[in-house]
Amino acid sequence: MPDSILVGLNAVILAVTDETPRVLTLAGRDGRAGAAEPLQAAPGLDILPYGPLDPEADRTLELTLRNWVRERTGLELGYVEQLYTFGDRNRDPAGRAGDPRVISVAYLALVREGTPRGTERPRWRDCYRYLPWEDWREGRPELLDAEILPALEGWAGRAPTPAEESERRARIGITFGTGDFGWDAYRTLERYELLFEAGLVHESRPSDDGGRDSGLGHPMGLDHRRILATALGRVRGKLRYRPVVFELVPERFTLLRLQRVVEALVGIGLHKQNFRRLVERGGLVEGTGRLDTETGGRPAELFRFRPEVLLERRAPGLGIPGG
Amino acid sequence: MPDSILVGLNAVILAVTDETPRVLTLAGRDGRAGAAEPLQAAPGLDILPYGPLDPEADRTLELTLRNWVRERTGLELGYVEQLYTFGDRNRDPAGRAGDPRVISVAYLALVREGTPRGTERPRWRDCYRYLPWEDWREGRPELLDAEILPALEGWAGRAPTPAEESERRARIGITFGTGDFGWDAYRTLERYELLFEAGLVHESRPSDDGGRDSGLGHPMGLDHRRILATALGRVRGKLRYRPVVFELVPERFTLLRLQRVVEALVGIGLHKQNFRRLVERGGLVEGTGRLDTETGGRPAELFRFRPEVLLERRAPGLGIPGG
DNA sequence: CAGCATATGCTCACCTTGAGCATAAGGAAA
DNA sequence: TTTCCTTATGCTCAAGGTGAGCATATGCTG
Repeated sequence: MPDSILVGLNAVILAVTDETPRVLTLAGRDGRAGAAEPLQAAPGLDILPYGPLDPEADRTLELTLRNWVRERTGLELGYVEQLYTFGDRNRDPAGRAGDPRVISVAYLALVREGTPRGTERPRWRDCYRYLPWEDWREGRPELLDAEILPALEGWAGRAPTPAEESERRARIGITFGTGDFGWDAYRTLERYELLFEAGLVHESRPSDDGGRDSGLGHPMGLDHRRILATALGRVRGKLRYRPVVFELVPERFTLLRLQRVVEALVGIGLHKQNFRRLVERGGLVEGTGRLDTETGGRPAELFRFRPEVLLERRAPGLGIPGG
Repeated sequence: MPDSILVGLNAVILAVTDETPRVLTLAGRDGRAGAAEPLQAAPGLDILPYGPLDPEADRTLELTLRNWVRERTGLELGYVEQLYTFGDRNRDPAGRAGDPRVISVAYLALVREGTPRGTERPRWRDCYRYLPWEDWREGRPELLDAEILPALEGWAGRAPTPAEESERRARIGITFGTGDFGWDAYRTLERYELLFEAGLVHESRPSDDGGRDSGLGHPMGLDHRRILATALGRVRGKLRYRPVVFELVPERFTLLRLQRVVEALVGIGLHKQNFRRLVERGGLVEGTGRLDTETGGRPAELFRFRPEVLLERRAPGLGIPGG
């Protein structure tokens, strides 16, 4: 029965404003919404933009995505890359046996933040609203020691066998950085999946009947929080070896602003002088001679991206700690 | 018309024997083959294993893949990761207007080579049969200066505008390493796509009526050579930061053998002593005390993979040149 | 003018990487 | 037995990258 498979596209659209990484969400609907939303999100939960694939329409998947994002939100996407295809059964925690199989090809998109329009209440949300343990800019989040690690420790202790118990502890150590090595910003998905398995997020607690505050972080509909975690990990990794930050800042920017954008996404603070050295000596930017006097201190020079770097260097990214 | 979309899985199954990277191919069929092979490969062209997605069957896409690969080839897959989802129209160079839209979720799998069975003539093929310009182990392939670069230069010269002409030249420089920086082993896909655009591979020459030797390298059916190029690039990248080589070698191996496997995949020769230093000091392997006397020279110690490294180091891969 | 805030320049220790020299230990040839 | 060839293995060194911090510059505010 090939017709019981639905194919659609998901977009994780990221922007950074006010030193906060933001993702574009829609308000989940309350009733079945037909082909445009085949999986049913629990009422009131945020979801990622989703669109069906019209086999007759656009030539490529990416064009399809750009088109319906433009139509439904008014946003013109800049950088777009395919993220992952989610096609397992049980993607909807609230789903039932007869539900159709839904294959979602998820894309990551980076934009300069603008005001979205549309009837589905699109809005920019702080990414860390959904994944609060990922933000280490102010140091280790309290949530970790206060809630996450104790709860995970309990989960490890409930393992059926001693072997599995120590395996769980090892996984906790790697993904949450409690072992010899520290926090690895790129293991976003592994962390979410661990919390999911341990039943610490709303999506993996079927007993939760919609209470928004149960579980860690703010939930999303369907498996969209998993998709978001995948996307965040991907950008974090991508920043290292491709100059994608520049998709997120205006044409002219100060180096500190650029740094703040990177920090917002990676979730850790960076050494200012070294960041400057990296980005300047790496030929990623060039000064414009103009100054920004809004800094509050000594005026900062405004820089712009130097696209020629793409022709000169092999992997022109920002060597961010942990790589 | 959702039922005019077909969803299937493709597997790029890689192994290394005799210092040659190999991919498992099937012989393309001559007639329409129904759901099991919705896209029609040109007769006689090799194709990658393809299986439909049964929405009722396995819980996850990856399990589906493992199962039908086992059933159809007798191979038990080890390491598996999702590669990319190919869903554009015109995936079949020989396709026609009314063809259904086929979405293929492609997976990369690594195995220790075994003998495949099955009715579809599965066989291991040298990856460089299809992408001969990717093998730099014996130095720069002659094919490059003899055929590829002159042909690409011609293509650049035929650009409609001077701007596009210089853009083409820049792309050639980056992907084929003719510029200031050298060969970048990871740009496998970019190179294939450039050759495709330039009409230098069989798949992008509709006029070719099946002559096997027209175009560069050996063709594959549908867009499977593009999928293979994607896979090769992915393994090459993955080797850098994950210990996936060990999926391809027997439990005990000499360091030279390990190096040869890496070299086969990455397509370049490595400095022996440095490779040893990397792999030993990185804690990736441990000596077993046993010796291999088949070396032809001084016997080499047999090593084994040290899985604990996964708990100790952050990104335990092999820092291969170009990263 | 003092004090504050941010920008920007520079140094230094440490580590990694690329490359090569030198020695070890087998087998085969003389 | 000795020599030579082959591969294994150990070690060194220069060059460049990275993490961290000190010092100075330059605006604004009181």
